[in-house]
Amino acid sequence: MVTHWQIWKAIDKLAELYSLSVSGLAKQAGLDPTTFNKSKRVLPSGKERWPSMESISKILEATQTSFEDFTTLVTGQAAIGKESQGKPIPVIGFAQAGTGGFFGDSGFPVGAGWDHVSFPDVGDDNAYALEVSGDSMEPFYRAGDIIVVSPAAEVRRGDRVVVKTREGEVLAKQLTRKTASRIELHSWNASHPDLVFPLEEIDWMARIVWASQ
Amino acid sequence: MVTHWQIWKAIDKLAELYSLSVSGLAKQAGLDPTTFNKSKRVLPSGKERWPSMESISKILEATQTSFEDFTTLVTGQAAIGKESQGKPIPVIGFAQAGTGGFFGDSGFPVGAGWDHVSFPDVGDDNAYALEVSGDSMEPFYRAGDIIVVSPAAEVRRGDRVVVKTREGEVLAKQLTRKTASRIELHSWNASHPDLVFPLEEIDWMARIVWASQ
DNA sequence: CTATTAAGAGGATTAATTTCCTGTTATTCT
DNA sequence: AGAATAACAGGAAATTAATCCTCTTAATAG
Repeated sequence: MVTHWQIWKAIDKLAELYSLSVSGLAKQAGLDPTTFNKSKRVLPSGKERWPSMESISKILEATQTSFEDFTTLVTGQAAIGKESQGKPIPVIGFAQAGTGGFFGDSGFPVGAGWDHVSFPDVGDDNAYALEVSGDSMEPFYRAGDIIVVSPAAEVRRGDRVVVKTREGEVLAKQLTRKTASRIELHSWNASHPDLVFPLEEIDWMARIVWASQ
Repeated sequence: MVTHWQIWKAIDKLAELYSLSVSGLAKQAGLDPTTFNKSKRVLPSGKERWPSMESISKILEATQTSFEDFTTLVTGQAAIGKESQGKPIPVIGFAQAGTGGFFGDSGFPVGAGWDHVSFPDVGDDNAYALEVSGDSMEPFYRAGDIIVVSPAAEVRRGDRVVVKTREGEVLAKQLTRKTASRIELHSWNASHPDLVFPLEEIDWMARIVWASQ
């Protein structure tokens, strides 16, 4: 929760941190100097006036302040959650991914054989990358493309997903439908048919979150 | 720093956390159900619309979410948006990119108006990101997707590119052919025709190197 | 001390966000 | 399968935030 005064006090504190008045801060942010006037924070009617997120964005940009640091000013305490660092995530080729020993039962990367590439945190410690080979995923993904997969991301219809079958195949397709008993996958490539699998034939399915082009 | 789409994604995430749609979240917060419609996040003019801090306050109140937790949703999004490895790169909406003043003569981002997000080094100090709106780039890119563009990357046939015309239009297409006098671009969407431009009608063309999914 | 500039009060105007509204599509319930 | 309800697109109207403006007070420079 956040109150009207907490936001305005945070703006005041931000100005102070940079040795500015609030009209100076507004000017530096490209806003009118009177935008943050104290006299405009509560209207004659008693209604509290709240700045827009755009104005907040502009003052953070002008002072090179992160949103977490602004939160510290708002709440007066350190923002929770450490700043995630970009970290190495495992990468392997699609051609290898289907063979044994690279994925645990729930679709997380295990074992040796994985290379690592650096990628910013996608909010999932188990994220990994796959390198595309062959033409079965054209025109979306072509040989040499890297896709980043997040097992933790929620999967919905229309999403592009990686699916591992019980037979050991690893596929990238678009999920067109998921019912209680089966999934339907659209192949982007007319040379390859659309697929339907009963859920019991699927080991796991995970959403693709980034792709190189 | 905080970007337009980070705020909107955080609102989407908050709804998801409470098993709500964004119209359900708005209603629960005492706002109009259409307040957070995706169709209202970018205006027809290309202007990005930002919610007020009052609306943010109301949704946090309605879900008993702290401002720190909201900050985690804002910053703990997909890799883009984290201050991590790699450097901040400029990001702007496609809808705005075509209007004046955002690109220099050679296709490098210039001027005010750009937000910044962090992305691993793509080997190009002038790399930037564009946020997709509308449906003209489907099925490859959908509204809300982020694409990362590298002016320094070599462009070859078959690559996905961003092109700026002399008329001021910014397009993402696939380069099918480049001759000494013209380029041919394939539209992935049958509702939009393939295009041919004489080179003199093109300000610049740059390769897309990453895309969120 | 005086002149100049910055800050800020507060009203009017403009621009932006939210609400209201109609309609279509999707989802849920029976 | 059909009915009811929710979600959401998107335009118009209402409300709210920012800008423009005039003026007074405070701070700074000379």
